[in-house]
Amino acid sequence: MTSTAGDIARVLVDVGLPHLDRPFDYLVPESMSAKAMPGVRVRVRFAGRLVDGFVLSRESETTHKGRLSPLSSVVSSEVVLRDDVLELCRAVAERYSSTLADVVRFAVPPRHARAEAAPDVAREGVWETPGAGPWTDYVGGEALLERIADGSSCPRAAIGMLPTRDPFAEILVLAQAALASGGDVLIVVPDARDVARVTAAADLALGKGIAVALTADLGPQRRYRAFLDVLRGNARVVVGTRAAAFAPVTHLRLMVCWDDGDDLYSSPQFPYWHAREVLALRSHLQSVPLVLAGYARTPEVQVLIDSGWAKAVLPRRPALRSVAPRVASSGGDFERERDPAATAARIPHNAWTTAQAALASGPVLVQVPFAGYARGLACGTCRSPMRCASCAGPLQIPRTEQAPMCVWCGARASTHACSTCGGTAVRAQVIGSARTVEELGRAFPGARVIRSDGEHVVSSVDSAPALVVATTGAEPQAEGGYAAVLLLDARALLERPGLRAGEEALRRWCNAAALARPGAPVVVTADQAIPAVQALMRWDPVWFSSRELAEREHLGLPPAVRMAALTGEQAAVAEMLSIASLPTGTRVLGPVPAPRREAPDAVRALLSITRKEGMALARALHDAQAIRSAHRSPGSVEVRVDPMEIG
DNA sequence: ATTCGGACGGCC
DNA sequence: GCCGTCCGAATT
Repeated sequence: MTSTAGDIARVLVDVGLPHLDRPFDYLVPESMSAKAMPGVRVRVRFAGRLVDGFVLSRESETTHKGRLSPLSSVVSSEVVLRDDVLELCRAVAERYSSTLADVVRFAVPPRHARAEAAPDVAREGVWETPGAGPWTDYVGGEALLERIADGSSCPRAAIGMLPTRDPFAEILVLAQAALASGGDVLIVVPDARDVARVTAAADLALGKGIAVALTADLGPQRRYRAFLDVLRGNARVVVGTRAAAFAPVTHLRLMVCWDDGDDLYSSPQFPYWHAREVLALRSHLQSVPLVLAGYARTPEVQVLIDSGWAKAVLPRRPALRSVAPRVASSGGDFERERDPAATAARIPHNAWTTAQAALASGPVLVQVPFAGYARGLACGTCRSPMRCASCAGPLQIPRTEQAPMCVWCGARASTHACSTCGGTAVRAQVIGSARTVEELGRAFPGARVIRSDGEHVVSSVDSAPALVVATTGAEPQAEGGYAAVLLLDARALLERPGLRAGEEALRRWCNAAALARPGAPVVVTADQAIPAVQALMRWDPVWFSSRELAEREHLGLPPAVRMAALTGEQAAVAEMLSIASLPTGTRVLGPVPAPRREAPDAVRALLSITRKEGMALARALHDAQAIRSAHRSPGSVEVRVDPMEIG
């Protein structure tokens, strides 16, 4: 029996109440003393009922004046909450105005006893420091590889990947450098399909079975088993979806986030953390190299570059010129009348001829936006989204009103002139792509048509000619690359309401166009005067993200500022705002009636402040929640830091 | 005198 | 959140 472990355990109790966001002390019965070590899961009595918790530390004294209860039981002696992960969870909780317990739930999956009993399978290998290989084609690529290999510095890079090549094979060269230096690697990707792609690529590049997949959709037993493999150091390369950002990788020496603009990185449950932000915090706290890689660049990554926190790694011009797809736009004018077949498909003439020619040599990817309807308002003349004159928020016509009203600040826009063309007409933004998809078959008689969407996602197709119709994000890989890519209804993607429409459109187009063969034709059905279209045509996502961030700075919008949304009953939100000691400089928009889907009587206020003061704002809101919760104030207010869509 | 309920404080 | 306790009001 180690006498250094005191007979008191400081326990993180699994209660999500803001005013109980602190550890509680329990007596450790002699019989549990050996097992109740820091990081293990325990059960304790709290407020009269049994709840889960984690031992944070062992103490010999308590500051609590009352009587201590004993631990009820130690669930398992497995140390599932490691110190470094705990530290990360604390930082995430603080960043998102959450309690520690609410974050730890994501970091430690539910226990599965049988998985715990299964024997360990260690994944071992010996790796040599790789040659620079593909990284000679990137400015800063070789330097990044060297810094990862040397194992003592902490590079942070935002990589604009070369299209039409194999991005995961290239990233795995970086992984190999980390492995060779004795470190372990964490790769986070948007979905399970990407996890499968990366683990398959890792089998080839690093050895079969080296990579361990860590995703929620494995089911409880296999998920917990994979978690234990990571925890026990049996995994040198961990590949997972968003929650893997918390994975307790043993000797973590490299973290990679692929395509951070994908909204799957945003947790749908409170506190709505984003995997990129979790990884960035982790890199910062624990000095672990971080690579943010993709084709497009988000404004959030642009902030990291501009602040000097991360360094840009971009294709050398000759390399880019030799592989980039040739992008043509088919602008505002649809040349339908010229061609009956194209008319039937409602696709522009040049898209049709491009596809027709390419079908002779291989598969053609046809990307269509998700079918559905968007409810924003657009200019009736030039179709650009309408924005509020005072705060740049999106406009809508509420059910009870006649005139358009700002969704953010509530200002009424009775006389509105479009900021782009000066037009005064208003139209609803409507997206409807299903019909286009149906009619494609008629435009290309005899062609093999493969669909990949929602329920039926096809992961890859062979190199034989076929029309591959895919919704954005569901594009299959094509063996040898696509002979051509059509980006249909591109305008519809751009006209979606909300801040991120342009950025999101460019990201989706780049991801589809990157699947083409080197130099293959790509046709985008949108006007080339539109910045996102220009960025695609020149394959210059950096120009676009800089421009986008500059605009957000100008308008005072995220990620140039930190924002938090408060949603709830009118009285509750009002109380919140009156209790909270908001840091000076906080800008308050609203409260105004909350967007649909919230409760009908709910209101929303948007708070913004400089990024530097973001933590202070989050803390102030957490404290205000604690006061409301302790006072048992009526109603509830949801605090959401970095709201995804504020429109 | 006895029972019920709702408000409130504490939760180790 | 939930439990327990304490108080006042309603019930016998």
